[in-house]
Amino acid sequence: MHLIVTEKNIAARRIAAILAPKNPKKDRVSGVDVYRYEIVSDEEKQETVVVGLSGHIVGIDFPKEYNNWQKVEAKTLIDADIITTPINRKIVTALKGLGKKASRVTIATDYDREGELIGVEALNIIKQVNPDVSFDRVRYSAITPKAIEAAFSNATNVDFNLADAGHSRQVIDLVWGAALTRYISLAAGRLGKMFLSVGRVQSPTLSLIVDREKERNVFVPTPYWEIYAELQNTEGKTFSAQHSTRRFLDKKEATKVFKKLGKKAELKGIEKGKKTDQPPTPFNTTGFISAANSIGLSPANAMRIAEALYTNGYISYPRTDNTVYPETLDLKAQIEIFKEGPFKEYAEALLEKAELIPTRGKKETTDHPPIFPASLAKESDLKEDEWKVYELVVRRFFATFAGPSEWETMRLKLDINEEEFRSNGARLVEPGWRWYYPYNAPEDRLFPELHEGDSLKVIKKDMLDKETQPPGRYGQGRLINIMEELGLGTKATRHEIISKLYSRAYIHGNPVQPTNTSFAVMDTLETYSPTITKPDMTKLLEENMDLIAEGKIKESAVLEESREILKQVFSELDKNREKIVESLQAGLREDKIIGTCSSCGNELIIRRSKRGGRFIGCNNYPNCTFSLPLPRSGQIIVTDKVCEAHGLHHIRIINSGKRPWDLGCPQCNFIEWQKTQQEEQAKQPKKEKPKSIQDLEGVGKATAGKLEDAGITSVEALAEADPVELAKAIKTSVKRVKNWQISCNGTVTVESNSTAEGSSTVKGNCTVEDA
DNA sequence: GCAAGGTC
Repeated sequence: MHLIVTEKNIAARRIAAILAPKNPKKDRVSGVDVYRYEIVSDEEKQETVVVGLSGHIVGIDFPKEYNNWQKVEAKTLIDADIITTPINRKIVTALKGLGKKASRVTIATDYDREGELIGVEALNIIKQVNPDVSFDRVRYSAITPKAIEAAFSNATNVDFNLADAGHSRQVIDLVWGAALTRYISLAAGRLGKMFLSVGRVQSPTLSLIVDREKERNVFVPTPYWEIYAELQNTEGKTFSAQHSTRRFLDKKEATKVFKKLGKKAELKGIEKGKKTDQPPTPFNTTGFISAANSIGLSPANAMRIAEALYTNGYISYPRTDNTVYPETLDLKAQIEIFKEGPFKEYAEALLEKAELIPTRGKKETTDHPPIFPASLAKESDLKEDEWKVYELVVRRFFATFAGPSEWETMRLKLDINEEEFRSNGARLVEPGWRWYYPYNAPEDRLFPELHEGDSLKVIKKDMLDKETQPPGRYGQGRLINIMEELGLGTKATRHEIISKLYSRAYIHGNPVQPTNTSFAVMDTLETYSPTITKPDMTKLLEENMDLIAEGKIKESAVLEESREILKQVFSELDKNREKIVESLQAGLREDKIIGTCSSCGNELIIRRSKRGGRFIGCNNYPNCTFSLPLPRSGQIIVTDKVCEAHGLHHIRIINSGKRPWDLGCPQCNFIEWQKTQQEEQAKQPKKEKPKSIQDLEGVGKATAGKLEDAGITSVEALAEADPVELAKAIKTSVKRVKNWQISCNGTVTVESNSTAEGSSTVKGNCTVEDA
């Protein structure tokens, strides 16, 4: 039997469909889909089975004796054994079953480094049960009949060096990541769910965010002034112009100019020009994510939707670096799909062109084609966000075949009392690709009918106070673009890395803002392990991987060198342990400060009660018992926004998988909660006040007798009695007595200790364990 | 409970 192994199920299905003479038979082996067909030649029957993996089906880890973070010193991980364990048992079992019967195995995983490693992983499993099986490798850049047939008639050898290169990455990432993660978490005293992670990709990414925030913090704004004039032509049409000194740095000078301005302006010159915008390049993952981000979808969300569209056959594979359509892709046929349906007019316009020449991006790779629409969908077939993404992909695909868009530009030079003013306008004359792809289009800035020498009325003049702005925080889309430029992460992982930083409470908000914890962690790493905080580590790793792939150096040599460097890092860390602990914990403390206690003036911080609940308490406890409640679950982020009324930092709650909840000022939130509670109470129908004790619910003759014995004969007396004493006297529970008392007051009191969104009220006398 | 990389 001939066994063909692909990287994913969909590739297995499509390759089987291409290679099989008749429809392949779908079968299941150990719960895994496989595709069978027979090829008959010279009276010989060759059975073929195509099976798809699910990416890596095995992973590496340390043996379990290293599992205890407290008992195993972090640095011992550097030289620890590394074991390979299955991460997808079903597929491993299926592969062994099929492997036993195979006489030939063809590795048909993706045509890239990870693909080679994934193929070798599968091969190693098969060799366990069938050591002498013969094997080969096919490489293809698109799953089309032409490309697949060509690949299978030119089968070559498995590139073990390339797989080793991939394996070296796995080992280095695990060893550095795990050892430093544990070290930092232990030093900060953050174990369990709240651990602090470190990694080759996430740490340099976090460093970008922290550095940007530092730039913002040291930024000193410079004031400047701008002067505008609103002008009107003889027909009464208006437009605005700016003084040609765009920024006045001196207020006196600006004021002088401003005062000089009269009521009349003269149009000194009109300069007409042309500007063209080239059509955009095909979508790779990064390009797609940033376009989706600019129409309001987060990277993680955009990828989730793209994957759903892909599995349903609406778009091509969304994880690709490629920005050049492969020759094997029949582009015209892909456009013809849209001759029907909502994009009809666009498809027809493209098909009328004499030639279809798509744009090309800078990156051309062999893994997958750029993202393109694979089949026709109607708006009603998809959810709202899915349609948004689908439409984006369709329109981008069309735009790559369209012509440039052309603008007519106009620059005006004006004179107001010998002060020069300017105004620029532009008009779209040829939409070109922008007709197909109308996202983020600049608007026309049009002038009324004007001629050189025209005299215009100055109907308004403005002098604006402005100041220079610090560099902006990164949005998620921008961050992914920078990561790609720096070579950090891959198309499939960049958005996950950012999600990881959110879930570790290193960052919050959008645009992205780091927490104080991030500053502390990055400071420590930059001082003692700068390697892991810089993109250079990835660059060096890539270089070494290339050397391994080319057979110029052995994987073991690269690993040994890497471990030596990490050992030096740890010797520095060990020498400075005390300082590190101190600075990390100081940073963590800052993330807990909410503001000043209104009752005593000390610091309000996030505290933990003995039962594990969280609340905001005063540093001066037990002398001061001021407290505010916090929600029971979710990560608490103290933002830099401060409440004007109470001077407390706003709080944001992050629950994984949910939208962050902006709780705002904890005191305002608490006041608001109390108000809604009172309103709720007011809404409750007033129960009639019971007249006699026996009117109370659950009070029969016997109980009434007991109460009488205890000296309680009226409703009023019951309401005022001490519940504890009374409960003791009549041998019942305090709760029962309290409930009677509530009824006696005629209202139904809501006895709740949670707000609508799950926060808990905390009384002032909590036992404080950690601060 | 650690990383980053596949895939769903």
